[in-house]
Amino acid sequence: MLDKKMIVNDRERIEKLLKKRNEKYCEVLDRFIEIDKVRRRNISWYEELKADLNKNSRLIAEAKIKKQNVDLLTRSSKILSEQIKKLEPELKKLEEDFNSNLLEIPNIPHESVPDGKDEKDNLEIRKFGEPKNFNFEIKSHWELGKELDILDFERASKVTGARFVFYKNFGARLERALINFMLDTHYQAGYREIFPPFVVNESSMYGTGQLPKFREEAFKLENNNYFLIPTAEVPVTNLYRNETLKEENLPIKHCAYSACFRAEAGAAGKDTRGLIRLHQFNKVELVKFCHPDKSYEELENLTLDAEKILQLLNIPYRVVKLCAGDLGFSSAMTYDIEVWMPSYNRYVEISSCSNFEDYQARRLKIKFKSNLKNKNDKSEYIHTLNGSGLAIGRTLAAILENCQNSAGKINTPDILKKYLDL
RNA sequence: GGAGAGAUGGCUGAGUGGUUAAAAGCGACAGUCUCGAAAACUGUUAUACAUCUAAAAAUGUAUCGAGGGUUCGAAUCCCUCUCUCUCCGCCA
Repeated sequence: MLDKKMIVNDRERIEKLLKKRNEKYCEVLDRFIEIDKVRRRNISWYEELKADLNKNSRLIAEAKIKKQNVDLLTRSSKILSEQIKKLEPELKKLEEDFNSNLLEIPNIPHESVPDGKDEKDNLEIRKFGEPKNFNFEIKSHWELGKELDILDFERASKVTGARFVFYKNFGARLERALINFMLDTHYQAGYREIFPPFVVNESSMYGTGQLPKFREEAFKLENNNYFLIPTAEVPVTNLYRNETLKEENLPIKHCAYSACFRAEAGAAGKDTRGLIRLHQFNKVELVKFCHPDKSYEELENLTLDAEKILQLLNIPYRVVKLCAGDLGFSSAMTYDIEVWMPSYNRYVEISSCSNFEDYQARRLKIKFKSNLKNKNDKSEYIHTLNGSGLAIGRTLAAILENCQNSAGKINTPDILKKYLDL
């Protein structure tokens, strides 16, 4: 959520930057300004009436003490009160429109974000390793998974449905090894580990922006207002919702493993095979809360921390900077880490590292100040960042494919051996 | 799942229909004193929105867990919901 005052006062700049994302946001912006005008006018009327009513009530109180007659005052108050009640639903509706409109305005891209429409315009920043030349016919990870009896999609669709998987034997152990390896690595880099609930309430989903826009992508529990989390970002970022943090504790860095659940009904037909697009997958997430002056520096570090995993596994990848058109709704700047996937013969997204600046924080009401007990000290919104560090399933797929040998077996990366040796 | 108790400012905690944004205490901040500190004393001490401003100030409105209702007027009365605590049951 953007600062409403900034939108009104600095409209031209905002419009120009939003246009970089998509022309359609001009309309959204126009509508917002229009609603805001009407809204303010109504607030003024309402508050004037309220002020009169409050004054009358005070007069009645005084008159009663003096034992004077209050009929006249009561009558005029009654009229005021009726007028106010008439105005209330109108104002409420306006306020709702205003807020939902505000939520439809995406974050403004950072000035360094390249122009562009979609992923084709993303900017390659750096590369690690080179795609390996195999001197034999390579297999996809789902073929390897079946042959080695470590991934079972058929039975998963019997037991649950399409786009679920059973990891078995070495596959299950490798998945678990990767989770531990990533958490350990990030812990050493100073991330404090969180094991969050995998189920959150509606407010949390609004807080990080999954609602209201992306309702159809979430799994909702039937017997109450809880949702399965689509990413650990949701519970971990909401950890500090409605809180003011101490400046000296910044940056707060968390890493968290969670299972992630995504309905993504619209994505049917895309990446239908293998581990790339499932309704349930595992992920280790990195989340940072930091001082506004430091957030871009922290974004660089966060991306490097995520990259380190692939470096240690020695799997080729590249980092791209998303162009304005491909940028996520709440993000001001995003680096995607894309891992080399031999069966696709291209790079596949495995992590998305974003700086949301104060866009999430404003919605979540997360602020900071230097001294929590000093009331003269003004609080400010913090900046939030997050990135996958990494998606486990896709990492496992990348290992299977990049580390396969001519015998159809897997040469497990050395760094994982201590997690797999009994 | 059953029974009960509760939710008030940074914290503790008063307040059961009327000048109550809310007593008191603690804390924090500023000042006096001091070479400095402590103590003591004095003062200050929420947020959001709107109006008006270049800005501040000022004024108004809202906020006592959330949402509705009664009333001229609600922290206070009524209803619904959420959460916390205690006891019991059930579990991992």
